[in-house]
Amino acid sequence: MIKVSITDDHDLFRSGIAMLLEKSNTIEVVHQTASVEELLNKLDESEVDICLLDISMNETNGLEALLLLRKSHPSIRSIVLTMHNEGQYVVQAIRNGAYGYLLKDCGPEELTEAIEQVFNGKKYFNKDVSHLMIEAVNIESNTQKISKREKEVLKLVAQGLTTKEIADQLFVSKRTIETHRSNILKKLDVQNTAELITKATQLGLL
Amino acid sequence: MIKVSITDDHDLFRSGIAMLLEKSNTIEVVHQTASVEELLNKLDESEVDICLLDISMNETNGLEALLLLRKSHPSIRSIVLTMHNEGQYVVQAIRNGAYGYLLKDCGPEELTEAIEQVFNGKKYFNKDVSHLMIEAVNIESNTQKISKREKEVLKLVAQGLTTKEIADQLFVSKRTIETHRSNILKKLDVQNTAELITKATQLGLL
DNA sequence: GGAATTATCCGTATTTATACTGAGTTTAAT
DNA sequence: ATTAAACTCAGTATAAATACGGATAATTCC
Repeated sequence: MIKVSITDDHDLFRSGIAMLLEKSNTIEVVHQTASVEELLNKLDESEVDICLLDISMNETNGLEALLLLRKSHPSIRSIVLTMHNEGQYVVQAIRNGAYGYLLKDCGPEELTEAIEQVFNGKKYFNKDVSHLMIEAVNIESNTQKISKREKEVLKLVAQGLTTKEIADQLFVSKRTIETHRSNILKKLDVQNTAELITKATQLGLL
Repeated sequence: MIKVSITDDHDLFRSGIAMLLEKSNTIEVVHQTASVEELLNKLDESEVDICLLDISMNETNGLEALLLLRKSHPSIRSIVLTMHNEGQYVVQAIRNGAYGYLLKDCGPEELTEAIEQVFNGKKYFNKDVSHLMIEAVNIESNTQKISKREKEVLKLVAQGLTTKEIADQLFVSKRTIETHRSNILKKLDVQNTAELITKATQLGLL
């Protein structure tokens, strides 16, 4: 029996998946939790082979959970199970040590297939997910250019603060912020603030 | 037996819910479909009391489906079952004739409860959903203020066009666009372009 | 240790955006 | 037919953003 845990803040989804998996005679749902914190507690009580993780959750999200799990329970293999079909998430999931990435619109068969594959030491990423990764490369080449400081400035700009207000808040001169803004515009290849905010939103920088 | 149909493009979720509901001895899942089009076809074959509808789907979304169902099958009562916890959707769902609105993070008990309530002629909206509606009123009072022309200008602003470029494109004077911009800023109660784009994005105006 | 990047700072000039006020014309609604 | 709203245009003035160009510590990377 493959011991599986499910972590997803959508109770209905979690319960449904559990019901589905319990039909299988090779898979056993050891426990299901609504948050990563809860998961980490339960892991000490009972053994688990594979964790199914959602990405969007209230406190710790699934991508962060991957890192935590890898440190605290290296033998556990995690599969990300999410509705996010954006390449950035896939890439980050792989970096953080995911053994699989599944979209919620896949079928029950694919889920059990993935669990078995991962249990047998393979990794599982289907075609759709692979396509997503290609897009992600382009996006990353843009977003990674933006430094921490620039991101900080960017967020304040998005909030409607003027250059001077940002300068005061960050305890630097107005000139510095102007340079930052200028550099951000160049890096994202946009002409002005309006386009900047639009693009930054699309790239998930805000 | 209450005859229920499930429409959601997430196969896993759909299958899971079906499993959950089939445990009940008062509810019968007549069929499950991945799209509204598919649902409408199947409705001619077999009778249904209650439709569970997701909102975000590829072609026709759940909110549009409410209207279609009300016309073609007035006796069917629909419950929206979604992860969207934004008030706008709740309001629109009610307008379009939904008998209930449930978030996917509710428990299995609440789902069966809602189905039974709606079957007995009541409407079902839980506390969380009610709260969402209050926000929605504010948002609507903001977004509805924006005229067609202003929305047009707003979109061009978001694309990074300057006032002059927008003026040229719309064949009006620079002054006119300046007035539009000024009015939009006032209506959305923001101070500058950056904040404008941020807020407009949040309000779904772009 | 050296190279590259980043964060910080500054001046000058030009372009854009915004504030304030006012007003004529079209369009829609009652 | 009157009102209200939306769309159009304008003058004046200030504030802000952007384009140039140049410079010095600190940090990170190789």
